[in-house]
Amino acid sequence: MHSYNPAAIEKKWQTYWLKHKTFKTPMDRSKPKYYVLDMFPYPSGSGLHVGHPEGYTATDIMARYKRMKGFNVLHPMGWDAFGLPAEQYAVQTGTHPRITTEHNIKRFREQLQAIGFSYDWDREVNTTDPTYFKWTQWIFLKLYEMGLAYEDEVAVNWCPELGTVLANEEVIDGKSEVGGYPVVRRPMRQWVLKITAYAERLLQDLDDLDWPKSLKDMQRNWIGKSVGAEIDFAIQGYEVEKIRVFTTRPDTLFGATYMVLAPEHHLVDIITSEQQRSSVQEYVETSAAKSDLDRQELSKEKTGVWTGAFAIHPVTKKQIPIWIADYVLLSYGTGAIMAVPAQDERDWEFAEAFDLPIVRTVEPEEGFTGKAYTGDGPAINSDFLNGMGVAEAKTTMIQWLEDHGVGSKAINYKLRDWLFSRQRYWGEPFPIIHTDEGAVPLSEDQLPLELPKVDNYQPTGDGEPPLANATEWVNITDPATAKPAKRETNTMPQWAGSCWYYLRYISPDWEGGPVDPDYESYWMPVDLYVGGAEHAVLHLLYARFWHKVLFDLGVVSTKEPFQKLVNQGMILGEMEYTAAQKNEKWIPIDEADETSDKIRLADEEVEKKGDHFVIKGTDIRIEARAHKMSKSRGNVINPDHIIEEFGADSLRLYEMFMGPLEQVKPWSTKGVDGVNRFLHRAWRLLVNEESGELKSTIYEIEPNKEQLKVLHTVIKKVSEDIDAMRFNTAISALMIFVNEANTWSQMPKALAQNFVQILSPFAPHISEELWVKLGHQESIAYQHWPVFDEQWLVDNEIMYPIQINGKVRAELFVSTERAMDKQYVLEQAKANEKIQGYLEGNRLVKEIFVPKRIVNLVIAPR
RNA sequence: GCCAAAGUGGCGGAAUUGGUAGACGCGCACGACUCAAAAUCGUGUUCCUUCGGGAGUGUGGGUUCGAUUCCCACCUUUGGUACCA
Repeated sequence: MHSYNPAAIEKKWQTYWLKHKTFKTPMDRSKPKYYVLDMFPYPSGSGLHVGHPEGYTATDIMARYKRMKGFNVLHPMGWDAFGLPAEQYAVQTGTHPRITTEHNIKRFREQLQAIGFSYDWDREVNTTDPTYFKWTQWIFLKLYEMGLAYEDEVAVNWCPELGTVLANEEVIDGKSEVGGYPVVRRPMRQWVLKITAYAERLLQDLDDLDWPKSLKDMQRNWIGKSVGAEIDFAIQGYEVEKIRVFTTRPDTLFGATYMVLAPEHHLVDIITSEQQRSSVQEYVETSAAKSDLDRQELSKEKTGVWTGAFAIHPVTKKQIPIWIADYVLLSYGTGAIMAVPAQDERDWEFAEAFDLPIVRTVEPEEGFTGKAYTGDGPAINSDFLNGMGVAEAKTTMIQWLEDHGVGSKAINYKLRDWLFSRQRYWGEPFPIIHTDEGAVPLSEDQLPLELPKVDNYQPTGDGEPPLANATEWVNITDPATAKPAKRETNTMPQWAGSCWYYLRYISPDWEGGPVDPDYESYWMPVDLYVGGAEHAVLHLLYARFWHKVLFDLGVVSTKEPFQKLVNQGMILGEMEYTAAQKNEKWIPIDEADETSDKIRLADEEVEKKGDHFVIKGTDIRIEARAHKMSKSRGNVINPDHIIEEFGADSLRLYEMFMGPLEQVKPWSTKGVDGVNRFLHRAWRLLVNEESGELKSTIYEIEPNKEQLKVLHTVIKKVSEDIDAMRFNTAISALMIFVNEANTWSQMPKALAQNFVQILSPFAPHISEELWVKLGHQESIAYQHWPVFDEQWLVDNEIMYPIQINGKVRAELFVSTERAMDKQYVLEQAKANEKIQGYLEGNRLVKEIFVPKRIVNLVIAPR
């Protein structure tokens, strides 16, 4: 028997591709280019999960398709290999992270090759390779030279459990994103990158990118631009000091009834009166001790203390009290606000709590019953602004402030500078030494600066990084001054290496810089970048920032790195039915709590009643949903097992057939079975299972009209669907073709070849094998993509659905020549026997004729 | 709370410049082949029905000859974000 046997053919073709370097990226630049990129993985110890191959299959189909369409394709893969898990493993076992990492990379590479991805493996990059991170360090030096990297003593997110500092983005609800450990604020000396200097460009340049709207919105929100004014308030009894506030509502200045400083604001100490000093101090201390989590939990009630000081209103010259409160953040704006309770909900709450005056300066809409009014309306109680709408009042007030030298238009961003150091071992060392004179960068020729060997990978308890233990490495002599100096012991965060890896693929061996400018100008930008939505703000914002810096340096030629971006949706585990029991009795799932037992039911134990699933034969509601795959839930699907049972082509096909790429969707191993059956049918369509040869019904004959129509329909559909990345419907079209072709008694060989060609991006192994059986010696990878011909799609008859009052009641077949003849078609429609029945006894009110689409007859009772 | 996306058979999903709702696949049922099973092939499969039809794309309205598609309100789910002045 020679039935379809993926185990036999897949290994064979994977070996063939590697041996012949089938997918080596062409070095000629005569053809149009297509750079298709995957987000490279962190090679974890648990290996690939089924989520990885989803995006990777999509890009592989694009890569294979574009090659056949005559493009030079750059389709590389690499490893984002610095990171915490390998280091934690090192802490536990003493195994050097490099060994763990290499081992994991080997496993990942084998797994990816077993799925038949067409990567150019000669371009593999590894962020932990000194020849790679030499250039990560080089870029850091450039950032330093440009004044975009600086050291600062900042209150950071310190995670005692992980022994490291985290970026704001790595803290979720006051806990670490990795592990969910508590995070506290703590001042520390840190490297910071001035991403805020690029805020405006990072915001503006989003407009021209072909990215999902939701993702652009996320980045816009993250950057958080707001336009308003900065206003200076004089302080009663002080000549020099002023309180500068930022506000988006300068039009409400007349409603400012008090001021609030952040507890950490530098003026607090200066202006606090003697009577208030002890209570202010107490408040400052308690809020400093609070972690972010505490602040959020206590956020419902506003707290604060009066400083005893007064500010002078810049227009009215009235005295208004100055408070401190932790609802004002030092890190945003100027760390001080003018409080306008009537037009700001937070200020209203605070004013209510402490009995401070409230003055409305915007007339609320009629019927407004709320407290603070943030909508538009005419200004009131506002002197020269009275009667103006919000927008006009804003510009008028800004003009007044500028004229009087007490304020000006201002823009603020939520985006903060990027905390760039980590107290870890397994990361890029900073090319920096600390001397008496301060931080001094290494010169380029001293790169790469490699990690020293250490005996202990654990951070010291007080937050000194593990590298501090490597005293021989740390203590050096400054070559410039011959004085003793110390190396920087922090390392860079994992994001560093992934900020520019897409450039290294272009010229992985180039020694003159991060990327060979000659090839950079050919390959950039990335034409298609596919990865998970979890990187929407972190990686993608950081990489864009670095790219813009490199653009300013002339290292790259495009202002944005990734022209088109697609997020693949997560793959969930299999659908699960869960019922609840309390004291051994079934209860509806929505009444279940911690004390009830959750019991998983099999498919045949449940049924759907109305909108809900219930236990079969009862009305007891259960939960029906798919969950995120996780080890603890035990619903993780291992791609190795799927390949073993069904083959890589089936895995690829199923991952694409499940649904739209961007969507979250549940896994179903039964579904893999379905696409596997399709591949068996496709095989049997062409191969005689007795002999293993091409079927005798396939030979060089002229295709008939019907066959050409079926063929060109599928070519058109598959081509258009790949272009639009609608892989699920493309596969459906291939299935329809096979179902059709199976009814033919004989098949023209040319037609069989075209089918195998358009199947090949999806299921490359079986396609290579069938290609050989069709008599070819070369790989199918560079065959020309078939061109569809519109002429074969034209029917000689057109079917018109005939509707009566919008409901289809009959079908009418009209020859193509007469199909546009409105009068004729309507006549035929009305003559239809079935339609006659409807017309009888009724009045024909209206006749709708849409060419080549539909006929609708509107009738009414006589 | 705010921003965004999405709600279609038992399940995954298809169809949107408004024109036959449910393609394709899973599951299920029946039939063929088989001693039998698996595999394979074939037929059917939105629901209700008095077999004439009727209802139907989260809910309620609206626009239209015609709405899954457009508009308004609401509900639910998912993702993001949260004292950002």
